[in-house]
Amino acid sequence: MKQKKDLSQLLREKGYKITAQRKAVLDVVEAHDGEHLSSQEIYDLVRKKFPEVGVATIYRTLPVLEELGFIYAVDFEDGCTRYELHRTGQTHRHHHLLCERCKKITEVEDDLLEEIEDKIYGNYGFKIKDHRVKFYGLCKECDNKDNKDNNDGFDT
Amino acid sequence: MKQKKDLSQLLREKGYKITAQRKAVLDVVEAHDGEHLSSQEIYDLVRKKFPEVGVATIYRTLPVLEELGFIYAVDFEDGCTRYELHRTGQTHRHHHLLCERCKKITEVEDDLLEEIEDKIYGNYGFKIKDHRVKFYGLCKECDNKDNKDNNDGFDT
DNA sequence: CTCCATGCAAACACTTTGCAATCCG
DNA sequence: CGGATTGCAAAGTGTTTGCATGGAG
Repeated sequence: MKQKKDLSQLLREKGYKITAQRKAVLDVVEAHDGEHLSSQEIYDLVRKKFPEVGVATIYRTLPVLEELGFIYAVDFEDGCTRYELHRTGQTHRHHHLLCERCKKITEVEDDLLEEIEDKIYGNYGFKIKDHRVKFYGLCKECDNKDNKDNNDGFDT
Repeated sequence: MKQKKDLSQLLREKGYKITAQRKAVLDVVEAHDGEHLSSQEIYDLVRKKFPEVGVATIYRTLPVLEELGFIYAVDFEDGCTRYELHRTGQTHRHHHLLCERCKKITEVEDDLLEEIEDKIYGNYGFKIKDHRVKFYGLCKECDNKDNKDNNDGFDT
C-alpha cells in the first residue's frame, strides 16, 4: 500500500509511464512476500486479475521493477528467473539456505559477511557492493530424520 | 595427466564406459584451469581435436564429469551454464568476485565462511554441505580509475 | 497528439530427447 | 555380442523481439 505510492513516483522519476500492468505485477510480488515466484508464476497470478495481459509485458516489467529497487531477481538454478520482494529497509540481498532433501528454501536475514568483505577488500582490493550467497545442505527436519534413520540401523 | 588416469577409474567404478569423447571433454576443461567455459565454448574446443563430436554428447558428458567430481557447474547469470575445474584437494566451491565494470572474474581461494556456517547451524539447525558465493562490486583497477576520475572533477 | 507501453506471434538461445548406428567391455 | 554411448536432427523451454494498436502525459 505504501510501496504502491512509491511506484508511481519512482516510475515518473525515471521517465517510465504509470500503467495498470506495472502496478499489477508489483501487487503480485508484494502479495507473495517470502516466496520466490518465477516469471511464469507471476504471469499466471497477474492474469487472474488481468486476463488480457501478455507474457512479454511481464518479462518487460520485472526488470523495470528490479531497476527501481522493488524486487530482486534470484536464481536457484532451476531453469528460470525468480523474484523476491525487496523489503523496505533492506540494504542488500539476504542469503538463502536450500535443503537438498525437501527443497525448502529458508531466508537468512543476518548478513554476517562484513568481516569477510573486509578481508576481501584487504587481500584483493575488490570493493564489494552486493553479494549472492546460497548454502546447500540439510534443514533441521531432514537432518534429524537422517540421524534417526542411521541410529535405527546401527549395529550392535 | 594424473587426473586422466582417475577418469577411467572413476567411470568404471560408476558403471560408465570409457570413451574418447569423455576424455576429450575433461582434457579441455583441464587445459583451461582458471576459466569458466560455457558448454558451447567447451563444444567448440572439443571439436578442434574431435570434429565429429555432437553437441548432445557435450551436454551429456558435462553432468557426468560433475557427478564424478572433476568439474563444478558455475552460474554467472549470462544465460548459460559454465564449468570450472574442481582442483585436487579442493573441498568445496570457492567464491567469485565479479567486477561490474570490466566483468573480470576473480577467484577467492580462502573460504572464510566457517564462522558464518557455524552461526547458521546454531540459529537454524541447517547443516551446510556446500555454498555458492558471488560478490559483486569493483575490482581494484576499476575502483582506482573511478577515484581518479572523481578527483579530476572535484570542485575548489 | 506524441511516444511509450502493450499484446500477439514469431524468433531466439540454450539444452534435452528420440532414434538408429556405433563402440566399449 | 549386448547394452551403453554417440551423432544427428527435431523438439522443448524460458525469454526476447518486431510490429501494429492502444493508452499515458
